[in-house]
Amino acid sequence: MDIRIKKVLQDQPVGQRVAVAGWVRTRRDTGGFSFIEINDGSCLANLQVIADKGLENYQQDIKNLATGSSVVVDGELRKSPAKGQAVELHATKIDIVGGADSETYPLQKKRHSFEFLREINHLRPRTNALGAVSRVRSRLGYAVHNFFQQRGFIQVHTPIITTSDCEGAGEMFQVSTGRERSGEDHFFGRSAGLTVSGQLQAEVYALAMGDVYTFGPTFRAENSNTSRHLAEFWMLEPEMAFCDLDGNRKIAEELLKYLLADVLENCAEDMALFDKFIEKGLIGKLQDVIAKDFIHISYTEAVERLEKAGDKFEYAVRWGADLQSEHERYLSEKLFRCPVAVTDYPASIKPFYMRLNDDGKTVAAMDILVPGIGEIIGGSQREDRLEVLQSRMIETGIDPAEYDWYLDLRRYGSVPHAGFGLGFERLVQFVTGMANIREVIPFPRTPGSAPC
RNA sequence: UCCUCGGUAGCUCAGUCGGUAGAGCAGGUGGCUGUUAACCACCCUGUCGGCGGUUCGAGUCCGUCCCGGGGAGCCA
Repeated sequence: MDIRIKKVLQDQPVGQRVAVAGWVRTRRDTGGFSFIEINDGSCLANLQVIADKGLENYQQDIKNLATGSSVVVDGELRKSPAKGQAVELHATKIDIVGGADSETYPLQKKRHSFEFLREINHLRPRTNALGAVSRVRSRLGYAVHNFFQQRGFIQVHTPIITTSDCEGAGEMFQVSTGRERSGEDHFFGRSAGLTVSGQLQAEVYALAMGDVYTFGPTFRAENSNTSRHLAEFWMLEPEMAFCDLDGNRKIAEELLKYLLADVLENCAEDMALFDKFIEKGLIGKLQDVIAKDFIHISYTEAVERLEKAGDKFEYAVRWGADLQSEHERYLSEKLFRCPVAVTDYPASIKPFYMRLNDDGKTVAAMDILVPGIGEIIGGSQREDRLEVLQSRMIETGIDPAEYDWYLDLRRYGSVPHAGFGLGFERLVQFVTGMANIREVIPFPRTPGSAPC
């Protein structure tokens, strides 16, 4: 039966009959036969097929087999006499399942720019780099579940359609059926939007199940046009009951290290491609991140370090103002050269649900900054004291009546709890070294662009 | 949304001082070779992003719009 190329190359069943199915990457003809390289997506490497001119459809079909065509190849696996591959498949039969006109097929057997590949979004997973990204992304998703399930976390499917706007998390897409635009009748009886965060609902389950996580699509209607923002992205949000900011930070560090180690071990071939062609030294950088403790400094300390840095920043550092991108980059890329957890930000620049510290000026917030990406994780210990939460809501212009269910969590059996959000695409960017976030999600949605 | 740099053949790009366009790759044909970004020869390829303006004449200068890259803001 058909087997995947990954398995053929792993097991190398020399002398046995093997059938593979995939897409032609390239064909080279010699006097008496052709070399055809087949890729089936199971791994980065192609399988080299030897197609002898004695095959019945050689002259009319095989000799003209074009890049992009789909084929089923039956044959015998043999050791390769030449360098470049250990084994090769000597075909006894090649069925051309679907042709591809080389005059119009956009992918050529040469390197294309990522910008061009974005214009043919439906064909780009057939390239080496985007295929490798897809496999690494899939593995990271699997590893996320492994990490949390091994630690007894419960996965919660928080809603995609929500009626609560998690304050400070950006603009919401409105959800409506066409009919509602004219009248007052909302399908849900009130206005609804696509979720900007599953956090508030995750808190509901954390205060019943203990440790939970939610992992799903998230939507931001911001007009952001950068290499690290999407209108639709995937976010991982753990939420832990009986947990403070220190516990939160430790889980975040443990998670990142676990995910990096998992991918280095299980996607070695793809990671080697990124290391060679996308970001030189990537693997060494990730191994360093795994080996060293993350730096932890408070926001106040960070401001002091930045003031002493003597570097000229475009925007001045000032206690009470949010850190600029250039400041964050300085901390993780120049000063410490590793992931940095910055905690205890001024309350005035953070949302209402973050726990107010004893100084009354700062909140138990945490951002983890990573070289090359910036903020990859944002989280906090949550305000678990009813009265403090209520007054923080009023201060920041949130109507407590709208969040009565959220306040109930503090009225009945409130406990210290904490959590964070990890931008999944930013993680994939960090792991693969891909410069633009549009290359690490299969179908990127950005302002003015959602082709398929 | 703002700043900035771009848009020329299917792809990657060159195009001088304003004088109606060129290379490599891809594609086609033939040859050759256990090839592997195969090689050699020949052939084909254009709304110079759109619209308007200046000029005898615009790929080139000006205006404007669209699209893309980089940076900023917002954040994950």
